[in-house]
Amino acid sequence: MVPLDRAFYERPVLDVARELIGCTVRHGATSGLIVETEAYHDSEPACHAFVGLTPRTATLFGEPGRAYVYRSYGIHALLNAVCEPEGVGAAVLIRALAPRSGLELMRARRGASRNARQAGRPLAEHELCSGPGKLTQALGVELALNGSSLASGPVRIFGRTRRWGAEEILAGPRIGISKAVDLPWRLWAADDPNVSAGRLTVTPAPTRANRPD
DNA sequence: CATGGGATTGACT
DNA sequence: GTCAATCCCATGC
Repeated sequence: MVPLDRAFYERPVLDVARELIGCTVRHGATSGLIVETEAYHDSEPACHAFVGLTPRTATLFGEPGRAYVYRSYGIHALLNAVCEPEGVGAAVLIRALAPRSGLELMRARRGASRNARQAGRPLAEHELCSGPGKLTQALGVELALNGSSLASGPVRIFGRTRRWGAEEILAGPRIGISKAVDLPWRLWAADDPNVSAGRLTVTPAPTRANRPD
């Protein structure tokens, strides 16, 4: 497989977010298929780059195809792919993976933070990378990788290995933000068990009131 | 220099 | 459903 190059990322961030579904992220012996992404752009206030160029956002405004890694809630490292031309602050947040290789190493890394109550049970496959903080923990991605190349650095992203039909990818509002909450810039692979549930019911079942008896 | 707010997770009521 | 953990950095005095 060949890593995605700079030209892939130097495009509208929502296009990249959609086309990253089905691509492979690899770090060392661990890898997984991307099944959930979110797009962020400096034109909308949920994006870190909305405040302009600062030390924190320098990576976002820099070269497309690099990793933007930041600390979330003081605990988790979140992995993004920088997009659009230099000077535009935009990135795709990688929110979930379908584990592909190195699953035992993932279990060891993810299990290291679990308490005694759950220590006896091995994590199920769909619990390893089903969230943006979980997948960085499983892959061993830390803040030091901020700014590294996703084509030639320690963390690499490879293109799809099959065709993906439009009906296989669903869209909805992004998760965990308080601004620009209505933009449907979250994308995920339909029916994949590794997609993070989030706090929203994305496809609500019919209620008793509107279901015919 | 002090303060405040998260692109989350997991434990617990 | 509620809540704490914990750190980077933007903002304001």
